[in-house]
Amino acid sequence: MSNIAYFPARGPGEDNRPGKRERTKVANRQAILDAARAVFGELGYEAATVRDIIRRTGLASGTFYNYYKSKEEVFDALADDGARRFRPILRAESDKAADFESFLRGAIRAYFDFLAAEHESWRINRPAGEVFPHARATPEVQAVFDEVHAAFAKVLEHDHAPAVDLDYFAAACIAVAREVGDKMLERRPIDVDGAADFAVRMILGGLPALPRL
Amino acid sequence: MSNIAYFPARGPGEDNRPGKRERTKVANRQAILDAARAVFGELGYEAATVRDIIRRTGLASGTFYNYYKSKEEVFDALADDGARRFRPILRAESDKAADFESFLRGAIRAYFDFLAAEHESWRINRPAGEVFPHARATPEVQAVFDEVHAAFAKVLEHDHAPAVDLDYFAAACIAVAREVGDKMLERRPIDVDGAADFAVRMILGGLPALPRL
DNA sequence: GGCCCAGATGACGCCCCGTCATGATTTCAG
DNA sequence: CTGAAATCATGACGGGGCGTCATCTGGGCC
Repeated sequence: MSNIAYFPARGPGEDNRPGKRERTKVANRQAILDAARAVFGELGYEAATVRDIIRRTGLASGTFYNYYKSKEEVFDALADDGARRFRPILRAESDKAADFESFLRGAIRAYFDFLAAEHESWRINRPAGEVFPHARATPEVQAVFDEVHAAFAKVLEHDHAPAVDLDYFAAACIAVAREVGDKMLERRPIDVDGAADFAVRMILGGLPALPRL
Repeated sequence: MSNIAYFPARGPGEDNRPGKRERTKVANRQAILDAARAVFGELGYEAATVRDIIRRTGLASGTFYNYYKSKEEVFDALADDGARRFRPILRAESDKAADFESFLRGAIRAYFDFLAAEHESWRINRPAGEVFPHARATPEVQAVFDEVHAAFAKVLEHDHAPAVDLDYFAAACIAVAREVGDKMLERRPIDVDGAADFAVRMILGGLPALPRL
């Protein structure tokens, strides 16, 4: 642990560095998360076991349960992590957007960029369906959905757009983005612009507005 | 087995009735399927075990494996069953539809009716997400998707509609139908007409075409 | 240095899984 | 009708993952 050298303990003056206990706790939690990401990517969610994950960290099996209650909970933690990273991006788009169209375009573009980057970083070598059979609404993920919902309400009202069934509309938009996003990841080369354009046109104008081949 | 009385074995003349072996085999397979539907509805897919299912049939645990390899396989069989029942309905809509709009309206309406009926018959008492965490593309389900794809291609061409990215478009339509359908099931009373109208307008004209509140 | 406690450890009991040797019942040949 | 063969239901069993818990280790603190 060479970092000890850089942080001489108990030196005169301030030492805000958390104690070793706290540091290993953070490190362990992160190690489990990293291992889980790798294991889910390699084996798929269903096939992965808690012991596959913990084995990869070198920790003992019991230690896993000091941090997470189950495989589901680690998965949710990973999903929450993604949502937590995406939320500010979405928020920024919402703030800078002048009208609904530019908000939608920005948000979808941001989401697809995010998707492509995640897809890259997980180094998935199995069908996405096996790695993400869930798409469960964890708190953070739900928060993202809520944010989309709220942003829709705000921007549409600002546009003086006629009132529509927001619940259905937001659900439909998210569904389109999700599905087109998935299909986008299956094509080579990955065409974020094309996919985003398609999704935006689909939502704003339906079939007649779609790009022609 | 009173039915024996109605079908005297080896009587003179024809007896096309399959032997007893065959009959119990069919009955067992069906019993397992029925039990599985009930158990999935009550416990949710994840919590359900093979033994929960087989216990409900009164058969021995080993017998289960004479018919299905795993819980997943029974679930897929149930999904296939649904798809197999829905396919002809979809086909009929496709055949009778004159243009894309009427095909779409008919298909979505049929799907939502089907959804509502299934929802009823499964007597689900837990969140749909726990009962259907999968939505796996079993062969029959995939066939339905393919049929939608093909019908879109056929009807759009017949309409002399400009060529669009059919893969994205079909995926987006299915996504909208699925999501709006799900949300429809969560509302009381269940409004099939309203949901179908929303989905159709969404697909045909996007946001501007949506019904106003 | 010595005490205390957070937390790491891995053995343990539990339960579910899938298999398989066994036995019961049906089918069929003579 | 009878006995052999085929079929398949049965439930006991070994295997393995799960979650717990008594125990031990070492960091925090005086």
